[in-house]
Amino acid sequence: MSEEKNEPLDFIRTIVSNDVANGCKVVTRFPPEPNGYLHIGHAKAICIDFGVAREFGGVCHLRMDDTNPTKEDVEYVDSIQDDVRWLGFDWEDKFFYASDYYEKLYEFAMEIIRRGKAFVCDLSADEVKEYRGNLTEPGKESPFRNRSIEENLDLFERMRKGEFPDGSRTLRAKIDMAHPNVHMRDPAIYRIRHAHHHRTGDSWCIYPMYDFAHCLSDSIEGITHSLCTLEFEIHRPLYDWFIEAAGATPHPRQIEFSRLNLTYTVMSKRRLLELVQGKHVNGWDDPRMPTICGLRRRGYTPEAIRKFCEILGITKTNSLSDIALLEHCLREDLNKRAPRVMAVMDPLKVVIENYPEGQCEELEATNNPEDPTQGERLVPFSRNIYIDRNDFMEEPPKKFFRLAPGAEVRLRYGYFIRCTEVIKDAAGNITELRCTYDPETRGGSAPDGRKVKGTIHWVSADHAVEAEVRQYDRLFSVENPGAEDNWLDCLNQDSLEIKKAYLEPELTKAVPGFICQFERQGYFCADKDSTPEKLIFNRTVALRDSWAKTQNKN
RNA sequence: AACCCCGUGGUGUAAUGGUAGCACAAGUGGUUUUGGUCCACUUAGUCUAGGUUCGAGCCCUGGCGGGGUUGCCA
Repeated sequence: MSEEKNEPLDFIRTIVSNDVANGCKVVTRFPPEPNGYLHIGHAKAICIDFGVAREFGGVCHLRMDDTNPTKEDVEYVDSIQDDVRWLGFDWEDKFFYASDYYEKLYEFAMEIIRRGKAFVCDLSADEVKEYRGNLTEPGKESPFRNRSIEENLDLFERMRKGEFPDGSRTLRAKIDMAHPNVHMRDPAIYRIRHAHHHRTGDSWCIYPMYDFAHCLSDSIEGITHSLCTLEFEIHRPLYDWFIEAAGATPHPRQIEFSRLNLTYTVMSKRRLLELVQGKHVNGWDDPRMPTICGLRRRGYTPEAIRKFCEILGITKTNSLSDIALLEHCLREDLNKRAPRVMAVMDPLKVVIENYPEGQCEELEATNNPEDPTQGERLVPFSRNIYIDRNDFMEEPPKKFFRLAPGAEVRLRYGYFIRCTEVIKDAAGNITELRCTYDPETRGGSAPDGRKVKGTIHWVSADHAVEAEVRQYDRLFSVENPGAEDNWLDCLNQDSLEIKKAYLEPELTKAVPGFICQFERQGYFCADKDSTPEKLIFNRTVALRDSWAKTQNKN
């Protein structure tokens, strides 16, 4: 039952809700073809398929739509299950393959032939294409269209036995060669493929087409609502035709919604594959990829992705969603849960001249100001520290609240320091800062009540651990690369910047997948290849930066 | 070109014949030991022309615009 009474329902939930009110028990399904990795567009579909089922007290099946042995592979079957599970959904024992139904589908085909609604056609693929006509002109009927039922039955059985070579014959539906919907012009039901199937091996040499196998698989599983994306809308009349022609029950209802498109990325399997094969990214789980495994490696959480899909809503409108919304959902989630630590990416050495040489103290730092239950930790402080280079300006503009000659700032959870001297090399580059600290300001507040406007992060140079940090930016430099002819030319050449960083020693303990906030910078996730000896962090998403914004305006 | 689908602020959506609302983005201010978070405020919308109606974003007709479809892929 839909729990939020006053929340408006999307059009699909409205339909399902009415059906439930009429006594319908909801069964949906997520039916990927195991020929590639899932991406965030699939996540939307998964959230809809599993979400609708759960909300209305039903179940959602996970079914591998494996009807084309030449394109599919077990490699993908596992990754698909991992990704759906990681997203937080459970199919219980309802895990199926379309190939489970090959025998039943064959029987359905025989039934359609017996009803005189299908025939074996000897036309070649090219001939079929010629006979089909085009969008404005009707097609013409195959010369084999009027074979007797007996002959069709015989031929189809012999197709199954392997008596004919690939492509020599097909089983076709007998519908209407003049139909304005070209999918209704006697579409193929079975084709001959002497190919090894990843599950059925060599037991079949004929394989059912999607339109036929999909609707009947839905019926076999008792699917009530077959939810899919808009490009299948025009297939629906054929979907309904097959169910009727085969005499299959129940008759699932197909409802279509628009796919997810995201700014600054591409979503089609073909393009994603091209990015991987062309080495424009480092594999399917490259953190810049919109694949589920890529997002996971980057540090995205299932909660953030689900929230995003929820906010998106469901419509039939073609749309291009702003990736900023996804990032908003991510930050909102991570802000609540990610512990804070300090890390310096572009180090500038600071020597605190009045701090005793060799002394070290442990300063108490809050792990997450948004969540007191995360407690505190101790951060070592010493005479030599690193700060971020862009937290210092020799000639600061107005409203620059960070460190500058003569200026005072607070070191986060540390002391107030004041810059007394700027040291440069022969080329004029700043190599080091000399500062003094106020011993009275330990922890970050002054007993005399004086305020500082700026607080900057730091690490003790004597205690810091090194790490490789991979800073990711959007993969493409244009909003809708998929719309460009030369979409690969739109790749953002600076989508990955690798840096050496200095971190609090605490981070040595970070295990792969650990997500934290580097204060004032962003959320970072320990990469799967990270080890205590060689720490690697991926930048999941940067913090919002209103200072950068005001600067860009000038 | 034929058929099908879709047009609401910049973006994603709500309003199911009765006050066009929400979120993101953008902007302004406040709070702040993260220039983060949080809070307040501002900007900005029904593709178009008719029709039905007391009343139309919603219903009808035409136009315009966008998408999908012409695999023995899914």
